[in-house]
Amino acid sequence: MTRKQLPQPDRGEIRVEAVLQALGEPVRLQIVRALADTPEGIACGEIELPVTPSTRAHHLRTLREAGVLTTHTEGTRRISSLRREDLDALYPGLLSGVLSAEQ
Amino acid sequence: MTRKQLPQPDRGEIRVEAVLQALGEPVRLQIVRALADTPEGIACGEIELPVTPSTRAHHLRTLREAGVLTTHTEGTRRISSLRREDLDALYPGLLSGVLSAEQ
DNA sequence: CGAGTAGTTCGATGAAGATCGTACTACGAA
DNA sequence: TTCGTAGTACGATCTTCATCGAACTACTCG
Repeated sequence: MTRKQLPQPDRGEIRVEAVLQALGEPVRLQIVRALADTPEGIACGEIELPVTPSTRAHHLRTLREAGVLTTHTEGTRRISSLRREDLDALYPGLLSGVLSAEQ
Repeated sequence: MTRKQLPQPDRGEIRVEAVLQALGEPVRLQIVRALADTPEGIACGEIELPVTPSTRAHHLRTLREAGVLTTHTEGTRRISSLRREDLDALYPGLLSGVLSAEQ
């Protein structure tokens, strides 16, 4: 069982435009909501989404490159979780404000 | 001197995806930052932007339709201001979080 | 090793949207 | 009512990006 962290921006490299653009897409917002409910992280495939696996991978990459989530491998699975600490430090209130919206 | 409010969504009609998508565009974020500095509102043309007037009008319309700002006419000018109260009520912390990002 | 599973990458496609120039509207001032 | 100004609407163009299927990688288990 190998464990590896996928490449992601450092906290200082996160740009607010990228974060907002990442969050502004319905499928990606759905992913973020799912991750917010499971702080321990979740395997990508376990989130129910109305898109194919390849599109799902695309959205997860977008979120990771924007700095919204972090992903590490656990065997063949990839576990993702919100970078809540980083986001709260950079943009206090943003994430909680977004999540407070009734979907 | 005539005064008229331009059409905009009610507070209940504002969708968080639209708000995030509107804020995720660099020029529009620049507009929002400028408006945040002048709570009394500002004429569109007075914001310095790297785009032509027609593109500026497009972005202002996008922000207004997303519910981010409100615009009323004063003679030939159009004064825009942030819908801070509505946004804070719907998504507490979102706006302040976004604005806290050092540009 | 071979088979199976989780997930990605690549290339193509179609839709959305940022941008611009031009023509237009609305208002105020002379 | 004519002129100038602020700003919009429209149509075209070009870019970005969400989506998919197919081929590929990486890992586990027998």
